[in-house]
Amino acid sequence: MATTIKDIARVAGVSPSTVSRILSNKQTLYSGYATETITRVKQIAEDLNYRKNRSAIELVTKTSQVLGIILSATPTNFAQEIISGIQKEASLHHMDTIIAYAGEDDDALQLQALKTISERSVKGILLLGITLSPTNEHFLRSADIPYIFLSVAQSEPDLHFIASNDFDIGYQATQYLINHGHHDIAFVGANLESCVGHLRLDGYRQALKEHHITYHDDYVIGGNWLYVDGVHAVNILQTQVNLTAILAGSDLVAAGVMNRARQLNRVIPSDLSVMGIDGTLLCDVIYPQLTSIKQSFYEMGVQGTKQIIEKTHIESAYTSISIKDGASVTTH
Amino acid sequence: MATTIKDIARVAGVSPSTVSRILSNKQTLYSGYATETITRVKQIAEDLNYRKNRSAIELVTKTSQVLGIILSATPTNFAQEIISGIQKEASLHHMDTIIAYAGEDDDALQLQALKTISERSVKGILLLGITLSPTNEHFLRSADIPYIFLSVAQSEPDLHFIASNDFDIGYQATQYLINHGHHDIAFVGANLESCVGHLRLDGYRQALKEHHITYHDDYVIGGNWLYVDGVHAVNILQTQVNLTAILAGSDLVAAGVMNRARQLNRVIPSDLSVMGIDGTLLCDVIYPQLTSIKQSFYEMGVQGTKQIIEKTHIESAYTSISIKDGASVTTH
DNA sequence: CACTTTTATGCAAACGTTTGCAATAGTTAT
DNA sequence: ATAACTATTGCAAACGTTTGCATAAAAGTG
Repeated sequence: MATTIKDIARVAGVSPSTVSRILSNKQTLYSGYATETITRVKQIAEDLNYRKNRSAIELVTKTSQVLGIILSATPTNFAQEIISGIQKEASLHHMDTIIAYAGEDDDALQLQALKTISERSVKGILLLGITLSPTNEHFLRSADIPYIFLSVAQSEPDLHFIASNDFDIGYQATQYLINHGHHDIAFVGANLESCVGHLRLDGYRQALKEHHITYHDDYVIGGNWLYVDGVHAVNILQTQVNLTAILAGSDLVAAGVMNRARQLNRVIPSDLSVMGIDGTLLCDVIYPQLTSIKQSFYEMGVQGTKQIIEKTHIESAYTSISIKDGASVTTH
Repeated sequence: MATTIKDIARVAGVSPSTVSRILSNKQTLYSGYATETITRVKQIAEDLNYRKNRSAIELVTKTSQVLGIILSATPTNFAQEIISGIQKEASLHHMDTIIAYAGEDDDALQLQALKTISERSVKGILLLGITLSPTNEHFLRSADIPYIFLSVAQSEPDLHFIASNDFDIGYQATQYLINHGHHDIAFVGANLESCVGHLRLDGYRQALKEHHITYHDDYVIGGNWLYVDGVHAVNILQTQVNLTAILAGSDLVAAGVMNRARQLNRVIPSDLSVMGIDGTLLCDVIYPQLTSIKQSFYEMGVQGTKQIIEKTHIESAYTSISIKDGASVTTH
């Protein structure tokens, strides 16, 4: 029913190949087509409401202008930033993106997403905030499509990634608090079963160690990066009278900490300093503004996309982190 | 290079059609294939690492399992909720989604996105928070693909949408504030050039009118739904000594209002009541918790997707709104 | 004028599937 | 034993493009 290249050819009185070449601006061996033909064909194409059939094109050319993105089911605010970066870079190269959602830790859903993406002839796959199960890891490798992980570092050396150095994040945040005179610092809300959480905790411990502060088990309370985890942590930490600062696993956790602390009549930052991680927009929106370790999410998207598109050797890299100053930390 | 159905056929010693039918679980006229054949073919497919070629399938079947989503460039927090709804419903029907970003008010980008989507044989198009220019509107219609607008109502009767009733939002929010004893109520941060902003303003005015409160031009300050618009509005409204409540165009605006008001030593809600619109997660995260008009974003996504997939007659609908209670409004 | 070169276009194969229609070989019923 | 099924499989066309090669006409060149 829809107009095809042949329809145009018939109306214009030329061959399909002519139409094809004109419509995709391809010059033939010597020069090109007669300008008259070109304008006529283009005009007819427009009149007939012609739309390219991407499936046909992809079938014959065996390539596509599509990037696959695989996301963990819950698209957090920072995933959004990464996607923005991807989009920006992709559109620069006239590429489309297709997005598939994998569950948080659901192998079957992960595989589903991988299949979905790999069945379309995508130019590459960007995996956001995901760690694959061994089986799925194997599936990804055998698909023979360039891929890169974003935002979470991978341990296998051939699984390249662009992410922040999470050890550094924990280390620098803690260092910052110590430099502001804090000594009793809690670390809360991170998912300690995850690689990311583990690394950040390691960084935290290292910073303490370098300043000869004894690590205190009671000061570490796990969670899952959520608002409620911050609330929960404060509830538990109520009894810790010496505590002067809390390092939250994410900005969201920090918000929970701040609100719960306020309910308990603690003033921030004079009674309690709070520091977040991520440096999302949330920092500016809550009160007092949150001091946080800012990650370069947008940059991760851009860099990852670049690596895929430019087909240079794909390799792992850490993006920079920086301190985003707010008003939630004070000198003690 | 990649394995095709023919490769499998050769190895298995059967015809490509057999492989095709087995791999897509299609039964033939009478019963099916021999179980032995079925298991053998499936095994070989797996061994050979076979991946379907979607382009080929879409070409021959002339349909696809793909939904197109067109987004305004800045994916706000609520767009995320809508997308979640779409994803949920889509995956229920084993459909994929492809996302294209159109600029905020950039006709060329809009067209680009429309082309991108319509060239792939998508089952339908979901347009999020977008109003098309007349030309692009025409392009969309002529593509002959089912479409539906989400989250922003359209005036043309054949452009079906699922959205909140924005007049109602303005009306009910204002009503709520009036019922809480407020009389001098500002309306700030909405984009008054947009249809949505206009409707909400109308609702606001209607509520005032019904309670015989004179509409006050100085109480309305436009913006673009952003945090800074809230800050800006409070700066201007400083001089209005009678003001006891502010209705913000969005939750983000409300956050700006609250923070700026606090800087000016106003206590919320005792000195100033603030109400938001959208009912996003932000409401729970900021302090005090924000009272807001909650929109059913997730539901919009689900409903829109359902309409497209189930191919029933597509029609416009309003989703429900409700009051999300916080602590930012007090009785005056 | 007889060539060579240039310009403008067409032919036909190929991409990897799906699917309507046949076809073959057993099996039953008459 | 013949007809009538039934179960299992294969043939070949079609989907809408792209693209290497061929061709025909026109324009230069000596």
